[in-house]
Amino acid sequence: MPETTELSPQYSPTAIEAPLYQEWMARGLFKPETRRSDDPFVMVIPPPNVTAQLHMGHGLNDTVQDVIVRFERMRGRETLWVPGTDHAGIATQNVVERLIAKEGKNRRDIGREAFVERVKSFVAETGSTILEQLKAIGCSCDWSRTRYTFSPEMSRAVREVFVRLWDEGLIYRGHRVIHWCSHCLTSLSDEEAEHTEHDGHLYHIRYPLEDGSGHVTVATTRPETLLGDVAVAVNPEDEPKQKFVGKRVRLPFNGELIPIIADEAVELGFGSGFLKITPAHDPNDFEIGQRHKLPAPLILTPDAKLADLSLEGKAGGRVPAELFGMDRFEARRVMVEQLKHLKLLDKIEPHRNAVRHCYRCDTIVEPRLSDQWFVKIRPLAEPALAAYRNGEVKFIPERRGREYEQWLENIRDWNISRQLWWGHRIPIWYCDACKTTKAYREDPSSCEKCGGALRQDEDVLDTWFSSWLWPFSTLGWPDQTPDLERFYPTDVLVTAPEILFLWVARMIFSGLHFMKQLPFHTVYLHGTVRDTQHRKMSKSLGNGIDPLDVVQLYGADALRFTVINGLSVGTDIILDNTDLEATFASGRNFANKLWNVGRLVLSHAESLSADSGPRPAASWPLADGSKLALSDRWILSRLDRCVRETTDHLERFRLNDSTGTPYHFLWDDFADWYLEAIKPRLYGDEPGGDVARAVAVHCFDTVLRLLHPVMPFITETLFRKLPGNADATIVLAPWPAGDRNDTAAEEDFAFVQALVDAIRVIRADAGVKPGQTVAASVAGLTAKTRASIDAERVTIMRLGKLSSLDEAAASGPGGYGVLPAGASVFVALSGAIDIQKECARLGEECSRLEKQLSALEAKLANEKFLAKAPPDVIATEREKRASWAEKIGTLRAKVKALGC
RNA sequence: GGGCGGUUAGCUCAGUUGGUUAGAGCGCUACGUUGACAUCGUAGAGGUCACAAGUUCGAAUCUUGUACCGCCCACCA
Repeated sequence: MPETTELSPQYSPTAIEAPLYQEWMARGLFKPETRRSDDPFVMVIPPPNVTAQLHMGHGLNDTVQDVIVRFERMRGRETLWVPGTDHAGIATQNVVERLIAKEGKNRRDIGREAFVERVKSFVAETGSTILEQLKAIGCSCDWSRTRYTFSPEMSRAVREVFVRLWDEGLIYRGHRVIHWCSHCLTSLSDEEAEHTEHDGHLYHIRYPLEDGSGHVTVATTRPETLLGDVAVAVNPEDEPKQKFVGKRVRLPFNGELIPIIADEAVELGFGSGFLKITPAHDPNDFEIGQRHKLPAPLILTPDAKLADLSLEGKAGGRVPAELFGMDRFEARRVMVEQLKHLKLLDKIEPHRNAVRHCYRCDTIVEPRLSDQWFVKIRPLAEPALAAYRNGEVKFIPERRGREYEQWLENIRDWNISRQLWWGHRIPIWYCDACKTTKAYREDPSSCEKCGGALRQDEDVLDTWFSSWLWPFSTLGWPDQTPDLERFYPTDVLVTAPEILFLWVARMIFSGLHFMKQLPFHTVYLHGTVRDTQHRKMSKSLGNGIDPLDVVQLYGADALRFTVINGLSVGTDIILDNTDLEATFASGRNFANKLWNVGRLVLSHAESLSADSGPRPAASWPLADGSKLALSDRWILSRLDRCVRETTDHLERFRLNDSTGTPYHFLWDDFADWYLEAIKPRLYGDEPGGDVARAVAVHCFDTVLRLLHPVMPFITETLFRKLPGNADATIVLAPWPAGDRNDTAAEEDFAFVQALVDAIRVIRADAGVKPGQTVAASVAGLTAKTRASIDAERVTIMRLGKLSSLDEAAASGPGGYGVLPAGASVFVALSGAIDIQKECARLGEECSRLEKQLSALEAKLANEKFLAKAPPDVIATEREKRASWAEKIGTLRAKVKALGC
């Protein structure tokens, strides 16, 4: 056998994948410059955190993108998939802080500058790990355009955006209660503080009245904050309580005297009707406090310990010595005990409420009064909302669009300042001399107004304040680069639904605002990877699957196929981390099947080119129909149907169907039927081998292309073994077209299949040994069905393991099968047949059909059905009735003949 | 509290505008060393399509209700 067609008998993915990837890169196949077109297809990767290690979430996300981009590349479009990483402010800072904690230090010991340097060197060491891992699963990114959200270029874009928003009056300093993470020691945006429901308690606490006339009872979930209370409020509509308004109560523990006020924010009918007001530690209370011009004492340190602080410069003495420095939850426990002793605790009710958690460390977020930078969001959100409502941006699945819409309708200003050291420093400088505050594109040396010394804001920007610019900052903005010109806007954004608001929506804001164009027209949001208990795969649960393990064991193609094949639109993907063998069996088995089909086809492909010169163009033997056997016409028609459907599925992002369609074609139609049908021709037992080889090669070549997006490595390997393809690459091979629709051939071959199936069933039921041949007769043929049998006589004989096949009425002992179009088949089984069993089998089938038929006849006798159902439905039902009746007739005749 | 999904074979899921004998993969059973493949082949078992009512000639598919599961949003302490 010539060397070019030689494939190792054993499919071993690890041997082929890595070298192929290197070669693809060396040839620059993933660079848009490799093939220019007028309609580039562009995607930007959701940048993984720079400290990340590849997990199944990436495995899924990046495979989906690769499938899409490879599909578009094969369709002839110039493609660009921009890779990169995110500096991930909080997450990365936490990682490095943990590292230096092992050295017994914290970041303040080291100092800001040194700490930032430390993080930078950490990132320099490990930052490319994840990108290298993406190569192992075959991602066809243009690595020459790799970006990083904290590179100097990105920093310039961030500065530009900040200054522009500042100049437009869309950035302001806000004094309000924000979400504070006492572990990460920073404020968070609304989106970074996630709600979780908790079973908590509602504590009813007595506040004694100043005049000694009794007490009022407040209801709270957070007793420890009472030290920061500045009032008790009742609803003005709450008549019985109006007599308390204007009086004062004395706070337990610190004896502060606070007024009772009336405010309509107090919900009627909730709790005790008395609301304690803690302006510095509750956003509602802050607003009530503002309305009543109350102070706002802070009574918690940044790391959530009781202490006396105040932004108002007042207060002090609110936290008694015995509680000072105590953690908030410990304080709650202690204070509740104390209140019990003091007989100031009326009752504790169970109470379920939602508490916000830090999305990075899961610590319960503390509402905290502070000064932060905000982006005025409505002016940005309105156009983004309009774009959705106009249908300019589409979400898959659609319901995610409704979530997007709902979020935009209720959106609030975006807190963009973080009290971290790792991130883009806020480009605001203060002049203490002339009291100006200004945003600068370039670091200023002195105040441009008075020449005085400047002081830069200490905070850094939210990580998402750089990633929201990703679709254009990666292309060179704010410069008008050729890339920006050519590749913006991008086409499809593929990501997980978790970051719809954090990232996707904001990219739409920034794209519309700074580029005046949507950053992409389609947002594809795939599900989450979960284990068999439907828990999200995570490091902490230890239920993850390392994609690289899977690549090592079964290959990237098997991984990719399994994941994509299991990915229905809008559903999560469930994988069993305890049984990788079973989990990835579908992908591995299919790759193996493909490989072996390849071995068969390719071993004959070489003689094709030897016999017929260069491999025939797609027009042959397709144009010369006269030489095609029925099976050839059938498989070519099936193939083109498969091409059309696969294309359609990919266009509609029905990714599981896009793999399922060629899977079934390759396995069920091509391998199980066609290859078996042509073996006699392939091996020279029958004439027409050249045509069979040509058709087989054409089908195989085509299905390889259809599978290339999902299984890039194996398809490339097999593709190059096709005659004349030694130097070709499937990466840039044209996507096939499928115009043929030979319904006559499909119908005729289906009859052949039904005949073979019937014979096989009879054999299996009678327990005929696989090696033993039997004689079969068919009856009730029409000219058409007779022609079909004649056309594929050899196939039927082979697959039915027949010694003879003639047209005759049934006689003697044997098995009986009913075929479409009034035909029937009889297999003579002298002696071998168990009459009892055969009678039972036929009787069963007969009664099943009779039951169906009587239901159908009732339907056809129904006047209303005849009057209202569409004519084509009625016609179909009548055809069914005729064919079933015919089947029953032949079955009955057989039953009678057998003397059952 | 507001909004939105889901419930189909042991498991994971298809089922596109209501008309099929309700499908696939994995798993399971029986048989099989047939000129590529035992990571395979052939045959097969397995489902009252969550439950109830309704619309319709006809419902897994549409409507309403119930139960359970899940997602998004949320300043009733």
